[in-house]
Amino acid sequence: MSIQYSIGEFAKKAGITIRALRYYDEINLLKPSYITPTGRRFYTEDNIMQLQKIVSLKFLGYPLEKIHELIHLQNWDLQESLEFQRQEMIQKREHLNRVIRALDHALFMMEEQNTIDANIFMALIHNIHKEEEQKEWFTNYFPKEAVEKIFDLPEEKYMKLNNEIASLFSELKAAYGQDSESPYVQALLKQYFDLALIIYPETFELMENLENQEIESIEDEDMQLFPSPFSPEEEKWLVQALQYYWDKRRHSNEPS
Amino acid sequence: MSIQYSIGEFAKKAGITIRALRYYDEINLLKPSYITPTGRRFYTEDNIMQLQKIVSLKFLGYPLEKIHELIHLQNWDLQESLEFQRQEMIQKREHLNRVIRALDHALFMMEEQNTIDANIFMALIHNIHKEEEQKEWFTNYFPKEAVEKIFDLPEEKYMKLNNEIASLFSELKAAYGQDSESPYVQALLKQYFDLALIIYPETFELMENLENQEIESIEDEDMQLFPSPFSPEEEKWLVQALQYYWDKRRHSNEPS
DNA sequence: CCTTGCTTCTCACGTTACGTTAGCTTTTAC
DNA sequence: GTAAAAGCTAACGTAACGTGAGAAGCAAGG
Repeated sequence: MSIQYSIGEFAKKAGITIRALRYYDEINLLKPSYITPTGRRFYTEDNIMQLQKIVSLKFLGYPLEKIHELIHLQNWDLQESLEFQRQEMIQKREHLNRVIRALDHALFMMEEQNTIDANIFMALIHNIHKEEEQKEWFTNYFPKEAVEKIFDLPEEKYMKLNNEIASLFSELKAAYGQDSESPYVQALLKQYFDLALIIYPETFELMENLENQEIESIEDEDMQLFPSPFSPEEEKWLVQALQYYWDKRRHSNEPS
Repeated sequence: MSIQYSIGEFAKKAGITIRALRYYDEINLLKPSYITPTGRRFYTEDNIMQLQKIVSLKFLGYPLEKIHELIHLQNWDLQESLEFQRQEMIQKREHLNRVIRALDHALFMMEEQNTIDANIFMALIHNIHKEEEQKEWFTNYFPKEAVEKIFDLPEEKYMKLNNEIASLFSELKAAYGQDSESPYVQALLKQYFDLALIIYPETFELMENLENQEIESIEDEDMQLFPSPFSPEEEKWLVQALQYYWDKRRHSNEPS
């Protein structure tokens, strides 16, 4: 009595491909109501309702196998299932949020400085990628409030800061090979610390504190957490420059 | 000179699986610096930098093939690529937002009424799923401002409304078989229109307007857009009840 | 030198939800 | 009756690895 649809008609009506329907048939998710002796599939109104469920549950992010269970096994705890699914989807969304934020940062940087060093770019992305772990790692060495202060900057400031640091790093990389004690290099370092001071005024105290722990903590297993945008040689050179900057500062501060 | 890592060490250091490294080798994305005559892979610091890039770009959502291009082909238009990627990710996020919203609605409904009719549940999900198309479809028959008014309700109200309608539908389904002109059924219909009136006071004018077009528009091809939570028989019964409600209303309104 | 145990190697199939031919048969339209 | 349209099965392709299976390399101890 009820209307029969060929697979093509049914597919069009349902807004789904023929292949998908055949696949659902194959995995016993949605069997056509009637099959001719020659193997043609015919669908009825009932099938529309069934497909409706399938499509809806698919929209909610369930895999087909789960959908099969949900439809065929009754007395499933729908509420629990939905809550679980919600959590999953929210996690995914949070991941996407971080990805988009990383992209925003990168694009912001590209607008400000139209040239960009690949290594610095990657380090920037990595920082956002591993932000959570980084935050935790930081709290091993810095007081919690300091960490909060840095990471909870308003987004725009954070981006600008990142950008300025990236810019400085670029200049430092370009200056590699120069005398590490040259005024230019030292001025760059000063700029770096000036930035740090704006964000966290007690930077120097922290640094000195850190220096005492450094020797033992450097052996930490996965020290890969902090990918430096500098090559090993550049880093060596940087350490020299830093050392000099450090000594000079101490001199001028305590000229006793 | 530089340190060599076996694949196991390297994997641990990089926070990636051995299988992934072998796969990257296979697709020429990341070749180990050195391979022993017996086939063992050894990685160096250089490889760490390369892997860094790969992982970062993967985080940004690029497929490995694209990453291969981005790394090996130089002079890629990074900015354009990033902007494109950003759009993609934002789209994905918007999809997730709709999914989560649908889940929220469903969960809200489950809390309010602890029992739930599967068909109504599916119809609800479907509505959110196809919200965009539905909105467009609506504007074919209703004035734009009316549509806006309904769809741009504050989220909470929208949810409550959906919930009340679902609840009413449940009761109507349960009443199927009763005389369609019974006071109870008619009262349910009245409740339904009362809800509509709150949202859009000119509901009745719209309906009458619609009735004139109905006959020609009902032949629209994919009328599956609006999945009814009612079975064909139930719908037939509903139409009867509606007709009666309609007539009665007209009588009492124009008792001339 | 042999054994034990750990690491690594190369296939090769499994995963998800279909898309996409290829080659053939059935149905529909004229 | 014939041609075009629609349907069929079978089978491979996709993305990024996970997961064995079975063999081989490698360091240490006896």
